[in-house]
Amino acid sequence: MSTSALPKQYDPSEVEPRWRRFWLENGFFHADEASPTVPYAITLPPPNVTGSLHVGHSLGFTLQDILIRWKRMAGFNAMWMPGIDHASIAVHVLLEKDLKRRENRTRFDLGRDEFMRQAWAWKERSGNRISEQEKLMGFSLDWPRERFTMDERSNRAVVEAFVRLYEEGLIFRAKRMINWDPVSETVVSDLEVDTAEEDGSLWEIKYPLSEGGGEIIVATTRPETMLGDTAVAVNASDPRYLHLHGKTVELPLTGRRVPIVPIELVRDGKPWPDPEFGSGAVKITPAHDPSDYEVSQIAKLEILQVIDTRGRMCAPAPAQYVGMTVDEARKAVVADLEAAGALGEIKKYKVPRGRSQRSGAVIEPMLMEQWWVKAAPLAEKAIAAVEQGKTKFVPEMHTKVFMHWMTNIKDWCISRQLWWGHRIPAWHCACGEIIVAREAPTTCPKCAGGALTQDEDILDTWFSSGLWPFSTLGWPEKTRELAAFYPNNVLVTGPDIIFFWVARMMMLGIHFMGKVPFRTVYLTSLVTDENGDKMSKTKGNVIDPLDVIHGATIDQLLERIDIEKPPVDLDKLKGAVKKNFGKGVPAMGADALRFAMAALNTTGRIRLSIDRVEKYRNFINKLWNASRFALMNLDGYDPERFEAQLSAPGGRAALAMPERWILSRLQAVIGDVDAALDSYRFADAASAIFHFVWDELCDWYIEVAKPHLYMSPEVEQDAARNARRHVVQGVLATALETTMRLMHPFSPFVTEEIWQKLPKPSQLPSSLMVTVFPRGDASWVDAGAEAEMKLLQDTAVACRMLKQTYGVSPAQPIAVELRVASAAPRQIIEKGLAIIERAAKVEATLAGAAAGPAPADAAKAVVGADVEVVMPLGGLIDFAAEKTRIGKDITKADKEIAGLEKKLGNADFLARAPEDVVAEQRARLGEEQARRQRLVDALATLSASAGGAA
RNA sequence: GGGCGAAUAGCUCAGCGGAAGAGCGUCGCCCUUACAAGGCGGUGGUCGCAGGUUCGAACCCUGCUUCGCCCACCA
Repeated sequence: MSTSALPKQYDPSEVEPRWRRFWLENGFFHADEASPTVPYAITLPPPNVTGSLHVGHSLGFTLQDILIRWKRMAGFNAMWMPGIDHASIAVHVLLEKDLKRRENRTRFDLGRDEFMRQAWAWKERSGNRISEQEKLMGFSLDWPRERFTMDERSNRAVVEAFVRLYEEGLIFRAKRMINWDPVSETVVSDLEVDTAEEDGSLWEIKYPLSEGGGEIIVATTRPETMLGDTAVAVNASDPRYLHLHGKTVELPLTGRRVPIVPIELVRDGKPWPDPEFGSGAVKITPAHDPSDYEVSQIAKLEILQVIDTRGRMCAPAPAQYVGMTVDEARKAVVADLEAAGALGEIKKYKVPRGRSQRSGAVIEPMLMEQWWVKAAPLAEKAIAAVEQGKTKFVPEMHTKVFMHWMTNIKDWCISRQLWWGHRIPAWHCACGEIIVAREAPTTCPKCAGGALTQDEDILDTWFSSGLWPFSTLGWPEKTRELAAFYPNNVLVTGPDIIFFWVARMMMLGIHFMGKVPFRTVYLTSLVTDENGDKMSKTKGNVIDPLDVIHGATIDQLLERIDIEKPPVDLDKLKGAVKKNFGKGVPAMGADALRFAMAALNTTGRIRLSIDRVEKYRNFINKLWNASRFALMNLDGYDPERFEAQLSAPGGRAALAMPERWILSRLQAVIGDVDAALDSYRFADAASAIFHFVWDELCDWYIEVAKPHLYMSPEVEQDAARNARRHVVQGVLATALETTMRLMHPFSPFVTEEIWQKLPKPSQLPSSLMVTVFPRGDASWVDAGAEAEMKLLQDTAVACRMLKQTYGVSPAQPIAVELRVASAAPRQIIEKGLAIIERAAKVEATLAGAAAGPAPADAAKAVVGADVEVVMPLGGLIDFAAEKTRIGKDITKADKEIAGLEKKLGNADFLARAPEDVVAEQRARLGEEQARRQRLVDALATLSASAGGAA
């Protein structure tokens, strides 16, 4: 091996593909369900087949891979279940938009069979792309198990679940008010509707009384629905309308006569109809308004549907409006009302308007027969499970959100009038009978007729998703996979799908499996752009994980816009992209992106920017170079010999302080990482590694080790120095090797690459990913070594500071005198003199115990309570500046001392605070006073000669 | 209208009862043979406001202000 061939800069594009291939070829990602080891299972939230992976996926998936790789290394039978979701409505929207744009046709022009053919073709292309991206990120998914929500086995599970729920009375058909998407022409569930306030108007319409003698005024935000009015409601206690109860009005434009009905409801603690609002009279359109429908049920009103499934007016609306869109009809109705003198005041008004999350279409409330899941009994068990702690949410605050929704759950409308999805296993007979069955029936059990047609509708995508944690493991068969991997240990997903998905898995999992689907639900942060705005292709602020990995020039980013042609102003979008990514995206590699994801995943949201990922790219490079340095200096190192040396009696104690120090720090970081991962504090784990590697291993240990590692003819002939060199080599190699194992779950590629190159005992596995995760060993913790090292570091820093302050070039050695009062620290400094000299580039002498006063023309700094750094400067010294600097330090010490004295002078504090706290404060006061005294002395020597000089 | 969360250095965020921290930025000095994707040093904060609890509060409690997010069929 030629270590000098290692490049100065880490090149992920060269390294990553090699290890990706190696891991896959060796089947390291695959878990055997028959393994006797303890299982640890996670099911990947299956990405929608519509897209490619976005940065939100990279976050959630990275965290899962960290857990899986960690547990795998810790000896668990770790299984990570991959899969893809068919995403029925999303696919419809995508394909139908494309069809419209390219051929100006609808799915109905194409026909069900042809549409399905195209959808499957799309699935093949897109599904593969997603898997490729997952592999690119290094995700250790159990590929042979990969599933699709519409594959053979999933279909079977869906049919089985549907039939059982139907037989148990938990699935039923009912005519209820639903949300209709007139663009996609399907019902959508409440969750798929986004309500937002939009600008609109409040129109007053005058309805003349049939008997003459006046009119009643109603207010509405949707005048066109008056064509379907079947009543006017007034509050039963409203004295203004008592005389009109049971009377009728002539409904303008329609020639119909509708009753005035008294009614009295309470909504949100307010009477309804509210006499205070408008005229206090409400027009009632039962077929197109949920609230009006409720009234119609109470008052037994006629229901007239005047809007059809394409969002156009239909009979029994008067012929002149039939065929108009809702918007057209609104204009026409308003104009006609005005012409008829039936229009009152018009006010600007904020109207809450529901839109389909997927298609963006304005939702029409409609009365239709659909398939429903009776949710309450299922929710009850899920609530109990969470209350009993069988599943817990992390962060914990999400529990409330989940529980609130669950306790107020409404029945779940599961039928969709789409094609791409699971066809409902129900058959309709001409006699009206409905047969729900696992296999297509041939005759009707009621009338014996054979004219059966399968229900045209498909199921809500989330129905199959709700079965996913067990359908992927072979359910309804009783498989070994289910026995081993159900329940999963954790579900990691975004908080945006708690209701859509987590809730449904909980309900269906408990119902069918008798056990919760996962022990823990970990909800990730939300990834936004650096301004906190949601990333969106039409805003030009999207960071594509592939670009982060491979890099992309600004031209490539702009070119992509031309190819994709989003439905917005292209020039504006390009401007935004140029503004956001003017310099393009440098290639960071998957490891940097992964590490960034873990490190930035604090609560709330991640404001992601290229710069932030860059910081971790730099970190990966730092790690690479530290390893490169080690490899350049590990010649002659024998891992077996080192291990024997360490395990020999007294072997550890024989280590020098810096070696004991770094191994102690290594122990600390192992403990921190393990504890952090255990409680899903990914950012803490990443930060512990980051600081250990950079601030301790690289900045200090490697620097301290250098003189012992460099080979020279003298070292070669000096047995003691040779032995020392070998020990330092061993400690450095061990620290690095352990760090690779510790960091592997976060950044698998670079750690594998380095680990493979490091010299290590020969009987280890062929890949880092199947070695053992570092285990904490408290016996390595060495508080003494840590304290010693700290003193040396602080002293070196003080020397650097003085040099810097006086403009001494960092490279120029300068003499300093270290004055140490007490014996213990004096010994430490004495032993560590060479370390200080090297770290600060000074020539240090330790002043004798009986040294006289420090020279006046010297800069001085006090380290802690014990060490004074004196740097003679001769004519260079700036007395005034020096006095100011030391004066500032004294002020600081004074403040500190005053605070401590006040505290310690407080009888209550002495009486009530714990003893160790009091002792600690006392010790601090002592130190601070000693320190102050040294500062004052230093200032005094300056003052002695400063008078004339300044 | 309800619920949840957040407010700490110029920016992004940790810390959540006993000495105010990190990264980025900024200002300096260094191409020191692992790394300029680097090294070194400095600057920078009455921890949103007002009360309370406590020997002690950035941290716990109450109220307020300002921002987020989620839920909700009011004409």
